[in-house]
Formats: sequence, structure tokens, C-alpha cells
Amino acid sequence: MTDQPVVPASVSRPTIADVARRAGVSKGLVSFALNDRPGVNAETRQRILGVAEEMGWTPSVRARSLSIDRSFALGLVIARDPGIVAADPFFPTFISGVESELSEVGQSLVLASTTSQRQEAETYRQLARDKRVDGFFLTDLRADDERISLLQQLGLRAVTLGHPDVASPFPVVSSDDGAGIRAVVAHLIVLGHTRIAHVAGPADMLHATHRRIAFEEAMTEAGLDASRVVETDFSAREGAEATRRLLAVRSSMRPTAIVYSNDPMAIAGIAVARRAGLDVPRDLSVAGFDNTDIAEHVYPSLTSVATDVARWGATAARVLLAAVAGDAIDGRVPLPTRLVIRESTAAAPEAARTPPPSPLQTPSPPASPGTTTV
Amino acid sequence: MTDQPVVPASVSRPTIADVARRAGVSKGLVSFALNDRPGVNAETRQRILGVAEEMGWTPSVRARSLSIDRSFALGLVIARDPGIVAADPFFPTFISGVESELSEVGQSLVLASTTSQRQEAETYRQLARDKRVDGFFLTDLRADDERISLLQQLGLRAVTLGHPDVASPFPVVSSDDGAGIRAVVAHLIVLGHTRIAHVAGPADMLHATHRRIAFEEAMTEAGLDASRVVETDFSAREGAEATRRLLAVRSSMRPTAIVYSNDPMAIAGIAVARRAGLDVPRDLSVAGFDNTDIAEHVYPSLTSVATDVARWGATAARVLLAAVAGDAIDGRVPLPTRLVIRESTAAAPEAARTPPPSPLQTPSPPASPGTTTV
DNA sequence: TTGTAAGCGTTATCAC
DNA sequence: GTGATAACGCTTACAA
Repeated sequence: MTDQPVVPASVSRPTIADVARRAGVSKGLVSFALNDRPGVNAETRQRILGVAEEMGWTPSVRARSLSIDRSFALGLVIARDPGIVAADPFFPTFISGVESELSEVGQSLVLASTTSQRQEAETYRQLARDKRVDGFFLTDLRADDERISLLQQLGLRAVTLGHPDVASPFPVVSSDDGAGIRAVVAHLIVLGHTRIAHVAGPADMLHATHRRIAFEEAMTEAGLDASRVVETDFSAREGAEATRRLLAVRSSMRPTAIVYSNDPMAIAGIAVARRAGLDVPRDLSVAGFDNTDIAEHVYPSLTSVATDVARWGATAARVLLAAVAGDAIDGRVPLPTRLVIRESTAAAPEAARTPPPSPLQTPSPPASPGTTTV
Repeated sequence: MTDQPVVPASVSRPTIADVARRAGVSKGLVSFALNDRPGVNAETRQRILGVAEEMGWTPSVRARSLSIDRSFALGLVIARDPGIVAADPFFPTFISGVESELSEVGQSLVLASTTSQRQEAETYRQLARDKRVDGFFLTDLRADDERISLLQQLGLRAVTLGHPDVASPFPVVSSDDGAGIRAVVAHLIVLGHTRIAHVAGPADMLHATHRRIAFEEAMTEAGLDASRVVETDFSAREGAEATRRLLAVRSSMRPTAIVYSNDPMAIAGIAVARRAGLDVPRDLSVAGFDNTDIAEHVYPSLTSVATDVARWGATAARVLLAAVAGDAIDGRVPLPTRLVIRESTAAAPEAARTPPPSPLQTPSPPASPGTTTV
């Protein structure tokens, strides 16, 4: 009676042992009841649940983690240059989509951000070694992406955003960027443009390459020259630089429309055109990608391809959660994109309106499936 | 010999017990040696360290967490509207600064994002209940911010970005936004502007209010009318709307310069001015805040106040880590801002160049301390 | 159906 | 100084 510590001042929250004592059963049984597993008498379970509820019991994630070797957290490693990631609304939007799902199930998101690629691999390794997460979101897929095999050998789950170009055991969630690009090109062709250029993202980023390929295919199918392509790092700076290069040819060769791989570059492109004395859209049509919030509010307002990034995040989270739980669901159909037409695209200048040289296919196909044209 | 399980196939990583066995000492001693605590014979410690190293031992964050009740992780809850957070480069930049510090010490960042304020409190509660983090970064401080007392009563550590307007036990890291605004206003006054307006952020966000107050003070001190202020939610949409309202007066009353509380709104403002037939900067000067990457690449390029957000993040991380460790260091001096002058600000239109009515103070003070004018 | 006890990998306590 | 032993809170064989 003297050694026995006074009943803990109810200051620390109840553990499974407290519930067991109060319910007059063993810890093990409480655990079974709480995780509603078979083998517990129905009314005993009810009683246990009642007591737990009444005591305000809530599981200790830490203890559970240690015991069943799961983190109840998902990881996202961002490896872009900080300046570029800041200008791109992708991640905040994606994350809010992810969060909407994770918060539902009481899991959390561990975020890491690195600059160099060497640091990147080290970051994955460290997060894996410390078992901070159960799986990763693989964004910004690269050509021959070594993260696939890295995560595989680390024994971690993952979901890739888009289809890798290497064998991958991970489920995929994708966005139909290609349809978006095709819709833009079709739109421009309808407007009479024939000299259309593309300012692409980094060649080693798969989604940038997909957009570029979609551009080239759409142009080629329409019987147009698909060679006006400049690669960039996705930054506004390089978008501007690319535009300068594209415009620095004699006017009869100059593109009358430029399709950019993201909005910041398109906006920078408009500025370059204006400085060069060109009016947008009279002399040059410009289209962006992602339909950033600001696209609607620049002058001229920007035609852009809208992607539902938040939904992409939510879907990716569901798929990854399922993968971690052992269920192999896939991201099924690619998420649709939608072309939003605004002021920055208009009819090609009269002078440039030469009829396109005998199209190989249907001249201007209707909006590609998966893309609604507005 | 039969019951004894074969030595584990070295597949699972070594625990402290493995190290102890191999070194021929007890677990406890190994723990002491590893955390270099007094009470371990020097050469015994060396031996233990050697064995640990050789076996590739690495601590289990989970086990350590359970045992000493720490998470080795810091939390950031973002409660802005997704659209607005996406347009604002603040968070990605801030996070990269935070990460640069956390990765050094093997800690990680848990990110949560919510929409409504009710969800917000619940998110803090949940993260605290699950002990997912040891402390929080409190960004976007609000008037009478209830998070201060919430975290206090939850017994968590925190660092606030900027000074709260309520009593707070938490260390502070701040940015000298006021100096930045004063520098912009001084710059405009030197250019001959007298009718200067301000497009502010939400009144309940402390940093938005600080900028607004700095604007009003700078104007008043210069003997100018400080009443041209419109409040917004920081979105480009409301920035555009605010601009329309400011310009919808007869031209003799119309502002000749507008200071925006962020860059997206300034860019939207330029678009509105152009639609209204005004030339920027000939008829209207425009300045932004934060010096977003794209500021340099719009047309006309945007004068803006640069803040070193990444450094802010790194400093906040250091301060918070110290607070969690029990050391009470503070963010000392506010981080400096820097005015970056570009094309969007120029001399006031001749017609508007009435000499300012007898300034109360020195007419155009030199750049405020803490702000370098470029 | 229920209870017991052994992990999970640390750190903390307290004899020796 | 050193080294068992008991937490930390939960899961999960294995007994009863």
C-alpha cells in the first residue's frame, strides 16, 4: 500500500493497459477489440470500446510504429531548384490534394527538399533508414530514373506520377498532358497558324518530354514543321531566353505562335515579344500550361491547359495508401486536362496565312479525347 | 544449441543489443557510449564505438522516440486557400530554407495543409496528440492568433514568423517588411509621386497589416494622403479588382503609383491598368513585394521588395530546434529586405507633379535602415 | 474466448 | 565505472 504509486494524476493520457484494467480484461484483448479483430466476444468488445471511449483513449502512433514496423506517414522529396519550384504552383497544389486524403486517415506527409541529385538519393536513403515513411510519391520522373530501383531495393512502396521509362513495380497515376498539348496545337491550327514553336522543359524530365513529343506528333500529323523546339529548365528566365532565340529569325520564318510547357515561361515570353515590338496576340499567339491562377490576370490573359493537380495529388495519395496496405490498385485512366482559351491566342497574321501543305491526316482534328476545349 | 536461433541473417539492421553482445558489454553501456555521456571508461567507449561503426549500427528513430518522448520532426501547418498558396512562392522557398537546416541534423519536416480555420486547429491538435512533431513553425500570424494559446496549452514548442499581437512564450524570427515598404514609398516620392495607393493583404494577417501600417506611416510622414488603401486576400483576382477600384476616379484624383503587398497582385494590377488605357510606368508606377522570380520577366519588369525567405526559413529552423532542445535563443535582428528597382516605376506624369504639401519631416528620407536600395 | 508474455529498440534507474 | 532490469505503449504468438 505504501510502495504502490498513487493512481497517476490522469495527466498523461490513458494507455491500453489503463483501459484493460478498467475493463477488467487483459491488454492483449483490448488490442484485439480496438483493432476489431475476430475472436473477441461481442459484448466484451462493446464493453472495452465503451471504456476506451469513456477514458478518451487514443492510440500511440509511436508505439504502434515500433511494434508493427509502419510509419503511418508518406514522403515527398522535391529535388528541383528552389527558384523554379517556387515559381511553379505544382507542388503546393499537389500537396493540398495529398493532404485532403491523408488527413482523413490520420496519416501525415513528410516533406524533404534537396537541390542536387546526389543529395536527393541520400535523402531517400535517410528517410528510409530512419523509417520515417511507408512510401514515397515519385514526382518529376526522369529519363532512366534511378529512384525506381533505389526505392525498390530499399523495400519501400511508391507511386509514380506518370509512367516511368524503365521497368517499375510501382502503381502509376498520370495526367493526360499529351491531350492538352494536342488540344492547344489543334486550336492554333484552326486559327490559321502554321509556324508554331514549342518551348519545352528539361529533356530529362519525362513529363516535359511527353509534352514535347505530343507537340511534335500533333504538328507532324497536321503536316507542319515540328522542328521549332527549344529546351529550357522550366524557369521564366530560360523561357524568356528561348523566346528571344525563336523570334530572332527573319519575319517570314518567325513563328506566329508559341506553345510553352508552363505558364511562367509563357508570361516571360509575352514580355520578350512585346520588347521585340510584337503585339500579342496580333503578331504572336502564346499558350501556357497548367493554367496558373495568374494566367487569367496578365495582359493579355493567357490561354493555357488546365490540369487538375489537386485531384492528381488526392488520387496519388489513395493509390499509395493502398499500395502500402498491400492492395495493388492502379491510377486507372489518366486525369483529363482542359484547354482554357483566353486573349493570348488569336488568328494568325494575314501575311503568314499560307494554307498548310496538304495535311497527311485530318487537317484539324477535334479536341483530343480527355481534353475538353472551352 | 538447437533452440538458439541461428544468428539472424544480418538482413535486419543491427540493434544496440547486437552491438553490446559483440562488444561484450551491456545494452545500457552501449547507449551511454553512443550518446557520449560521462561514466564510460575511455577505451571501453572507443571499443564500443568501433564495433557500432563496424556493424553499421544506426539508431532507431522510432525506438528512441518512444523512449524519450521526442519526435525529431518539426511541423508546418499551412492554412491558406490552395489557390493563393500556389501563386505565392513563399512556402516552397521557406521550406527549402527549413530543410537545409533540418537535413543537417537528421530531423524531418511534417507538412499539413488545411483550408478552413476549424480544420486548422484540429490539425494542430491531431499532430500534437499523435506526437508527430516536437514543435511548429507558426506562419501567417493573425490578429489575436488563437494558435499561440492552443500550442501553449498543448505543451508544444514553436517559433513565430513575426511578432504576435498577443502575449507569446515563443521565440520570434522576423523580416523587416516595414523597411521594405518605406523604401518603396521613398523611391516613389523621389520620382515625384504624391498620389500613391496601397493594395494590402488581409487585415487579419499580421504581416499584411504591418506592411499597410508602414505604408501609411511613410505617407503621413511625407505629408501625403495615406488613405488610398484597398484590402484584398492576396490573390491576383482581388489585386486586379482593387486596382480597378483605385483607378475608377477622375484623373486628377487617380493614383500615379500603386504599392502592392505581393507580386502576383502587382502583375494583375499592371494588366488592369493597361486595359484601362494607361501605360505603365508612364501613367502609373507599380511596385510589388517579395521579388518573385517572374518579376524580372514580365513587361514592364516589376520593381519589387526582395525578402530572403529561404534564409528566413533556415533561421526559423535553427531557432525552433534550439527551443525544442530547451535553449531559448531568439531570432535577434529582423532579416533585411532589399528594394529592387526595375521598369515598372518611373517619374510621375508631369500633370501630377504638384510639389508635395510642406512635408512634416525630411521630405525624402534615405533608404530605411535594414533595406538596401539597388 | 481470454490471459500471459515476449518482442520492437531505446533510454533511465539503481544496484553492484 | 559497470551492467542488469525496467520502462515506453503497442502487437502478437502461445497458453489456458
